[in-house]
Amino acid sequence: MSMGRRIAKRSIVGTRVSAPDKLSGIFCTGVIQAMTTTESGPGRSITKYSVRFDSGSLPPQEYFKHQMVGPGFQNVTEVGVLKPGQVVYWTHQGREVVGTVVRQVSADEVVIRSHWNSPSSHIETKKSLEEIRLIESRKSARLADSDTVNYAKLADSCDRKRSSTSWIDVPNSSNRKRRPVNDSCDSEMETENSSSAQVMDECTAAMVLMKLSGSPRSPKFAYSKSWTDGTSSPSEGSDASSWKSAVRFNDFGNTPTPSPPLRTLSRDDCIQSDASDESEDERLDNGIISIGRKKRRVFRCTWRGCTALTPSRKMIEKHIRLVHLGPKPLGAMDLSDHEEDFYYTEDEADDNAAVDIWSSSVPRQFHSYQEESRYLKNFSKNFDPTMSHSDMVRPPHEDPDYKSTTAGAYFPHLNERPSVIRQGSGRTRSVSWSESGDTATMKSVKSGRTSKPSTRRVRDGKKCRKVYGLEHREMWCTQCKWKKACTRFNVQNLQKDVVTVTVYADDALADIQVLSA
DNA sequence: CGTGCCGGGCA
DNA sequence: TGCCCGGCACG
Ligand SMILES: [Zn+2]
Repeated sequence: MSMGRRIAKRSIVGTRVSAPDKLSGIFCTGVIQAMTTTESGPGRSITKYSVRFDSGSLPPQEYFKHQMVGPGFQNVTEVGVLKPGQVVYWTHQGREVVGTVVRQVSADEVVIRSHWNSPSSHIETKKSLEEIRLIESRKSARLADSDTVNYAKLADSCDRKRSSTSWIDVPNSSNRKRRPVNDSCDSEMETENSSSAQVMDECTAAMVLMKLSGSPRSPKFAYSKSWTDGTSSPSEGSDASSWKSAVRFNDFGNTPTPSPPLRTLSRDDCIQSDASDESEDERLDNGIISIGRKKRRVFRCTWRGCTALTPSRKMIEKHIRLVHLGPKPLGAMDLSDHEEDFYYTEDEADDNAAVDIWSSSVPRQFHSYQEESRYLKNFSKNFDPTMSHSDMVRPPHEDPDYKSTTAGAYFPHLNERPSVIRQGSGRTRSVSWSESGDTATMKSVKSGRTSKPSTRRVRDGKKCRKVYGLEHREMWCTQCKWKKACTRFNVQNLQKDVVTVTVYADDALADIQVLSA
């Protein structure tokens, strides 16, 4: 928890790569644990890399660099062939998604089925190899965080230290570094690497399936043509068995894109009782999705920057509750403030129009710290612009960031990562900083036969730089200042640190005014 | 072209 | 370890 997300400067040894299992041909992730070079003639030598797979069931094997996929090695396109069952990653809505290859349809396209988090959700999409990664990106691992941590594995994969030779071969060419850069030794306990653990299982599982059957074709997923344009999405609604997953899942579900849970609303078109919502939720929870062409109601979250769009009222409320507002006190369980009602609107749209609808009504909300500052300034001249609640609340995320900052006045008491600060009702208005959904980024992948040409999107995930602006560099988190991965506005924080503060309340004024820049 | 941030490099 | 920055992938 005490942070320390290290930025290791490593050599080739320790690099995360994905190499094909000799038998199945399925790429599995692992770490380069050694490399050996042997003379192969006059002045020529060949280097082989020993890869230790994440999956314990696979013995380490040696590969040439052109056989592996990873930073400095091949990229997926170069490999060109992905076997069915191959676990792949790609970015959707700014987040990394995991899936498996169903089949390859052309030289550079494969049909993949996203896993999201429930194996039962079968959403198939066609993706070009260019968008696919075989290694979870470190960045995404953080973004797509999951809770369980496999310490054993972490420990296991963290030992680099052995390097047979001294010459560090700066790998291959064309391959950009950025991509799947993954640091197996991110040791930093805590959530960091969990997903890879889970992935390892999927990987081996996939191989087992391959070996046994031959083709992992699941006959029971609803294949939707309207979704083959690459915009896949998770199935919404989660039945929060645990809070964590609920939040996370929900977050995933936030999509400005015609979110997947689009099914035929036979009766919902006319009925709008909670009862129908009920069943909707259930169907969706089961991952059963069918797509239709009709008019349908959608509920859009109007929370600042959030792009969530759900097919049912219940879901949107759940979303708002979980993602933005935070849990309500147990006592007030059912009969509550219905505060959620303030943060969503109801619309009607047909499947394809979903996007447009969404984009056409992005709530009048602030998209940056500065923006809001400005707004508040006008709103009430009495407020010191930089003292808007936003200023106050947002920064204190993260860790010891604010210690030395000139802005020491920023709610120092909030420095210990305010989780969820709920406050009573009264005539106050809540504002919070959950960035959750707005990392939305939609990309109309080629082959867009279904997608509408012009679709506006909501800027990608804002980080300190964007949020505070260059002029307020002092407020950035240290990592941002150093041009490193932002630690303040990463999903973990965003999800967990939903800070809520009261503003506009008379009594709050006092508090706010005390602090001046 | 702005952003986010990896990899390097330098105290 | 901080701290800075070139440079690049993406949007
Ligand atoms: Zn930051």
